[in-house]
Amino acid sequence: MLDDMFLFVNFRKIRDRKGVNFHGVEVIQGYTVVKDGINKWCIPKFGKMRVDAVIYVNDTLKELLHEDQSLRQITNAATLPGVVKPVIGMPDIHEGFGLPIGGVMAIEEKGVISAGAVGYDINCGVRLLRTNLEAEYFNKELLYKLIERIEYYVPTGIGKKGRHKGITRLIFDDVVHNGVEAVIKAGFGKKSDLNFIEEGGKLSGADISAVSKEAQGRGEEQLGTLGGGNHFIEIQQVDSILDEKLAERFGLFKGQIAVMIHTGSRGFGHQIATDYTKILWEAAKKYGVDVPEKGLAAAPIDSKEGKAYYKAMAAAVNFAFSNRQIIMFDVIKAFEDVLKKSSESMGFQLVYDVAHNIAKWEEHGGKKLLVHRKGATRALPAGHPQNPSFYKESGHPALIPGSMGTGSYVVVGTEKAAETFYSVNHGAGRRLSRNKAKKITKEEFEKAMGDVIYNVRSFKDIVDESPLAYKDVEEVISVLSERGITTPVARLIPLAVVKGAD
DNA sequence: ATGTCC
Repeated sequence: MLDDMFLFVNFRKIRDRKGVNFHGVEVIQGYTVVKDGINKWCIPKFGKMRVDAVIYVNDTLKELLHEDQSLRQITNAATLPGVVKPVIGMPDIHEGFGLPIGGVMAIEEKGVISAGAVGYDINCGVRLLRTNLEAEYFNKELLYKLIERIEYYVPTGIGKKGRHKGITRLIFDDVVHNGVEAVIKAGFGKKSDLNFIEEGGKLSGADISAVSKEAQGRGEEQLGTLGGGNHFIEIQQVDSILDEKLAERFGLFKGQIAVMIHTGSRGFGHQIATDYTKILWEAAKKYGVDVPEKGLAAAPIDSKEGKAYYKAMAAAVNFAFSNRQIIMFDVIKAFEDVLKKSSESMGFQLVYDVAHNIAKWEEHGGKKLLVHRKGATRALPAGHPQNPSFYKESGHPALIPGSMGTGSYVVVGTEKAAETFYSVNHGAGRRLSRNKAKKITKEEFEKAMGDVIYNVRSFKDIVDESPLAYKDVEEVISVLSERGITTPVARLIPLAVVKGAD
């Protein structure tokens, strides 16, 4: 179908010469973009592009593409060796380093691997916990107590070290090689939690010998810390159930208290990404890979440098899953302290944990592909063999957080998601760059936050995380659901949020 | 995102 686009574009040129406007073709940032059905637009390959690029947007979100360089970035990615069609931009797409945030790039075995196409925060991701607690009993006083206690247990903000650094230093090697199982053995959570984490909490192939001493030093002491920026711990209320059957399977009900944790691999992954962007940039020259911009620095998957990046990336992936596991343990402890109830009696249960910055080997259309997802979440449909056993029949929950003042969603991928390599968006997506967002006033910020409680003392530390700096999450969610790629299951709204500002 | 420029 996408191959037909060439004919279509040529046809359009002919029509244009005759002065006839053709609905469904636009020029954005110098790229000809052709409509390809509901909420899907295609940039047919041209020049050095090996494959088409596609973006999933509605008319409103499409307008935002005029404001950044994300189309240049997905078309650049489409020039890399081994890339499989199409390179994809999700509805929350915005400019990043190399590949845009909201980008999916699948590469065949003889192609290249790119650190910039995974991102600086390797295995940044989201974890959702459910409870049997009813939100109606959570007044402001209680919520303040809870976020205060959560902050007591979970260090937040840039450069913070973990409260458990004594233990984590000792198990660090085990953690990077074996993932969450290692932290569970050390007492953080229960064995069955592994059934509710993407990849069972462990991406195989990790090797600490591929990680610089500098990265190791930063990582050892940072397990169990939240970080800053868009990372958060949120006490949420299930606001609406959008699919009864799936919600029941996921243990979600209207009015329920849930907790969402959004964080990644901290300084550990950041250092690995920094190290390997440099290494892969040099390697690209050595192997003659034509890399269009430094952020897409890439080397053959098979090369020494490519293999080393995968080993180091997997180490950071395992670190981040484990980081969220320890934070979950500490959050539950905070609830136990404040509510004076046991975790069991509050019904705490991990719903799922998804990565949204990762490269993984997967099978698509009978081919083994290295799927780079950067600000994109895997969403396997019902019946897909890669689902964890508990969610085999339903498809696993894909978690999509909104901004700090707005709703978050639980969705499931459908069979139609095969066209995105079973990927969906990862959030609302930035609308304003951090610099532009600094211009938001305190009044505007507070109005946008409404009744949501938050921990931050200094407005200027958090202003760039304002809901106003993000796209409308409802709009973003509707793009893929209207196309039939996702089934929305539940909408959650924030009651109180812990952010990582000092 | 990030010991936000060794």
